[in-house]
Amino acid sequence: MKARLEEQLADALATLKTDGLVPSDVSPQITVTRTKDPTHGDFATNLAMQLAKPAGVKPRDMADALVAALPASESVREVTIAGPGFINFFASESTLSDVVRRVLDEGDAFGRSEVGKGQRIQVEFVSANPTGPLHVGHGRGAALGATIANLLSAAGFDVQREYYVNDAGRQMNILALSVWLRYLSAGTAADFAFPSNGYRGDYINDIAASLRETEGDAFERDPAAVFSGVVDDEVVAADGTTTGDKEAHVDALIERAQTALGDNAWRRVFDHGLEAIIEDIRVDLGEFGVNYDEWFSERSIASDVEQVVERLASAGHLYEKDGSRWFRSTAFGDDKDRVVVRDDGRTTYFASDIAYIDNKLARGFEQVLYVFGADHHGYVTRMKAACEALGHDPQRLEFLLIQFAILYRSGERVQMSTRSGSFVTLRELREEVGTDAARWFYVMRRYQQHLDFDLDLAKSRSNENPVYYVQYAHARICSVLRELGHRNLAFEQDAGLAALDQLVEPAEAELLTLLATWPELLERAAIAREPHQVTGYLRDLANGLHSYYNGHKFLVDDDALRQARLCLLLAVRQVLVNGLTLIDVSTPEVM
RNA sequence: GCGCCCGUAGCUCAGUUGGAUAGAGCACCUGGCUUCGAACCAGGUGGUCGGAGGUUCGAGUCCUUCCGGGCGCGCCA
Repeated sequence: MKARLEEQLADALATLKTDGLVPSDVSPQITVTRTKDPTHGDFATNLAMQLAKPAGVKPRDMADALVAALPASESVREVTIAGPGFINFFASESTLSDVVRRVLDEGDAFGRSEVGKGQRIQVEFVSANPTGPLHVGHGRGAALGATIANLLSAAGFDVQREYYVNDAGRQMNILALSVWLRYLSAGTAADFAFPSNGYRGDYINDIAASLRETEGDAFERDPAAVFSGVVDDEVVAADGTTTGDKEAHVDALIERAQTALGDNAWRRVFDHGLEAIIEDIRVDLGEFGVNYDEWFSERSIASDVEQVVERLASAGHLYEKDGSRWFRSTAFGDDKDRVVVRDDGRTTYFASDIAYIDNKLARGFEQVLYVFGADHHGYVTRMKAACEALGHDPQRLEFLLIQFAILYRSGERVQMSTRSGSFVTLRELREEVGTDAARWFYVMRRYQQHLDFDLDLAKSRSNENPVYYVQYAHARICSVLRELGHRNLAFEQDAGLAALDQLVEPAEAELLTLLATWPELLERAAIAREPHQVTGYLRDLANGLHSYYNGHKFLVDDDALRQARLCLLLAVRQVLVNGLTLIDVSTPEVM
């Protein structure tokens, strides 16, 4: 409809040009938008206002001329000129109600489109270090990433969902050490101080226990030998002074552990810890409705890092300073250059990132989305710089910086401290408020906006909770259909579709317009990567339904009217389902 | 100091490439269930869109600047 109006306006404009009313070199953007106010019709354009100045004519006169040049159309009931020079289009009733037929025909596919043209796009999200369970901060990235992937898929993109597993590096060594030390203490009740920089959560004990189950006491070593002579751990005295070095302490212990166990055994401890945590994360996310096509291992591209570094070197983007090799990212707008190879020859984390970028693009993704926490925004420039230096178009990388979620309970901010061990895990959140509410709340705000997550509100089974409000609309429709059966009445879709012209109430017109808007909204939300537009829309649609419900009977005596209204209800229910499915919120028939 | 994000009703937030009278939820006030589910609906109170300039037919939206808040500015991961 919109596109048709735009074509007709383009024709009208061409006519005015040949008539000499509009200079031929003027070619404004012709846009037709939906109106907010029903008194302005269904669609509007500002074309006359754009043309008025170059043509030297008053906007309203220009509008008159445009309207006169428009062809008659069956789908348009009336065209008016309003305000400073808007042209308003009123859709004919049959055009409005026709959407019901489309919704029922297309079903689950209603709203899906092909604007993505099958373009291959990767969405990488969460990618939390596998050193412990996910916490509530990861939850927002998970919900947003999953929903954005769903939106893109619905908009016709070929989407791949990926989790980047940081299974290399010092943090993983600390994890392996932590597991092994718990394993030791569990086996021998050996008395030694657990390093202050180790991972202390209960889950480490569980992993250690399962390690003992599968490996027996094969990894037992004498703790005294491991600890003897290592740098002292950090100790904070009562007066606040500190002694020792927790970083050096834990690094020394890692070396001792590797020596004591030997490479093979160390590797098995390491992998046991890694796999246990990855599995935990996988299950956790799965229960949250978040699934991946690929769990991509950082280790798997370790051997590519050197090659990528050499490529940068031969392209002239590297230089040596202080024994290290630097990437000249300032040449691409970064505010400082970045080290890629340390003076001891080891590559940096950033070097791995570059190899990963190259790997992604080599896999054929035309567009690559990184869903990052807002604290990562500093990486954006250097990542794009590296992308460009490798000879790729940096526009193919896209970074969504997700602002933090702050939990509130009883009006008080919930403190999340990893150190104190009192942080809230995603699993605990799901158990407390339920998956539906968690998914909804995480995506209901723009991702650029901090999220105040009110635990009490998310939990409440009351009118204050927006999740229930929308689900209730769905359940209500189901309830009407059940009642239909109780009264021994039948639903006849063809009869209803034939009687759609009976839907003339304002509440019905509003619902019809909302239904017709869904495909446009879905497309916009996908292109903008903004799931919150969907929750906002669903709220409006539910509101339209509730309002309709309170004002009108559906199971009326008039057969044609009853069938028509039931068709409308089914169409509304279908779109509620389509929308809620995108954000992975359930659609209960009874509540 | 530099960079990114944010600032809209008492609170939490929408506001579609710049459009018509700035919207919604919560809170507060009023009204609506003998008839398909009141987890609902209808109406009302409430705004210098952080401040000041600028761009234009038109600015919450774009530009400049200032103020306020969050985050980041490692050869860490």
